[in-house]
Amino acid sequence: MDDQDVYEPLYALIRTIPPGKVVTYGQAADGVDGLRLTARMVGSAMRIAPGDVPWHRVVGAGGTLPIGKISPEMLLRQRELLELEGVRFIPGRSNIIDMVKHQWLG
DNA sequence: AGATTGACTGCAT
DNA sequence: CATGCAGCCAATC
Repeated sequence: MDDQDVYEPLYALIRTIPPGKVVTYGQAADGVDGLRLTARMVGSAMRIAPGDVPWHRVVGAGGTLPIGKISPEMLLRQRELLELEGVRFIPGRSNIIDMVKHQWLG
């Protein structure tokens, strides 16, 4: 057995998110089975997430990006990656995603 | 081993 | 819309 991170089930869930879709931290935490994760745990897990995890598809509640909580370079990268996948942002709210269209129902 | 922190969320003020 | 507080639990000091 590998000494997998306790977040392995979480990473597995994130990897199942299709392109153009996003989930909120709380949704991801609640969607993981076998762990008692909270939204904060998800965020912390993303920071240490392996390179094969599309962490950019995880956003804050309501489609907000975690501005000010992470390095600005990562924020720009996340927004860029999402745009490349066809995610639409709300005009005038350049950091808010149109969750009505892009929130992954799991 | 105890205290602090943290990619969060929701409600109250 | 800004600010504050409680809840959550692993990681870090």
